[in-house]
Amino acid sequence: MDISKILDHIHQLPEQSKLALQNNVTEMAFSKGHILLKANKVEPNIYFIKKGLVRAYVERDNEVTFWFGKEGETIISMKSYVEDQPGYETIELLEDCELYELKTENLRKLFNEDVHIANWGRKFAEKELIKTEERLISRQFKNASERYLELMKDHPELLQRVQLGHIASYLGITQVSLSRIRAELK
Amino acid sequence: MDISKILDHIHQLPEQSKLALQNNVTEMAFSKGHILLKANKVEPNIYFIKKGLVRAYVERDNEVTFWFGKEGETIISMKSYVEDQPGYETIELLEDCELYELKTENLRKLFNEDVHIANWGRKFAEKELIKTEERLISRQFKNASERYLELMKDHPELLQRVQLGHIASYLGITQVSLSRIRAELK
DNA sequence: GAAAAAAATTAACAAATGATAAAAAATGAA
DNA sequence: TTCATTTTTTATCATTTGTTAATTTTTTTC
Repeated sequence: MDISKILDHIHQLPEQSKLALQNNVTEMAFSKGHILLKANKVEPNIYFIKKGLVRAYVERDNEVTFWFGKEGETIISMKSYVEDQPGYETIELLEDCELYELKTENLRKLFNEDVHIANWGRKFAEKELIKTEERLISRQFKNASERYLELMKDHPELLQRVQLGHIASYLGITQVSLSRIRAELK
Repeated sequence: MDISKILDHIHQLPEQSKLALQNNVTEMAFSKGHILLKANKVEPNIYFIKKGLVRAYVERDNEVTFWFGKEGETIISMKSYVEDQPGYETIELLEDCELYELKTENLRKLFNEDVHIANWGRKFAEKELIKTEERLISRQFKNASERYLELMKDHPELLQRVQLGHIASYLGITQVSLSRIRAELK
């Protein structure tokens, strides 16, 4: 998905504002396995995914995956982006990726100069917020197998592209539990 | 907490922009038990809490509380605010409250006219997003008693002001489980 | 302050999920 | 293809959390 479409998909922008954003974007490619973003560092960029798949995980005793990002989605360490604080997530590429890089610093300048871009940034945060809120509520209401079925329904392609260990931790269960759930559904 | 302080606390605003917001705000009072906002309706307003305490819950077989709001916080049906869609939450007053009401429609006008207000709205969503993300991650990492201890540490006053049934459902466990956890901690 | 109602705790058992280990299946490299 | 490695499944047992019901404590109302 190319940058113009990605930007518009977040929130429709006037041509001039969109160009201002596009002019600050650099295209780059990384291969599967690359660690794009390290936990406990302030990350000075955000990325839009042109092609590929990534995951965000937090490291404790084990790795806990809490987000998958694919074509059209935005890779962002919220703590860095919002508070200039080190984030808790590491971003790993699960497939070869083509990305668009945008310096947070430049984006902030644009936020202050252009009301359309400010509202675009607002819409971005609001939409992410709704997604996160829905996941939290799904967590509160649904047991593990219901959450698995929900994921199968909403993002079936993830099950093809991601290994089950990552899916399990995304769902908040162990891989063994996920295997059991899958066996029961057969 | 008065409206000027609430607005600045979300994100510092130039005096003129702050006044523009304040001019659109109406103060009102409701008593404990009042249902401010009904699930499955598009809610045309947002509210800032001057004084009091509320909870947001979703109704299934049982009521599941997923948010508490107190002085200085914002009551908002994200689905209504962002997408003009009916929200899933009902808001109930747990104490007598004094609120500031702001019509979403007027706020949207201000977002398009004033870049400071647009960025204020952006910051609001971003901060809410970080809070929600942190709760989701806490859910993924911590078991019930760890989440209870975390709540005791971060919001001890809630345990004084809210009955344990609501706390339990906020933590994603039954009231009986919460009692058991509290007994074990003694 | 007594009675009634609501909230919180306790107990006993059921169900779901976790932990560990071993086996089977799938994937990748030579 | 074959061998080695990684991933997934299966099995067993432990732990956590849920469910139901009874009891105790606290709060509210008269």
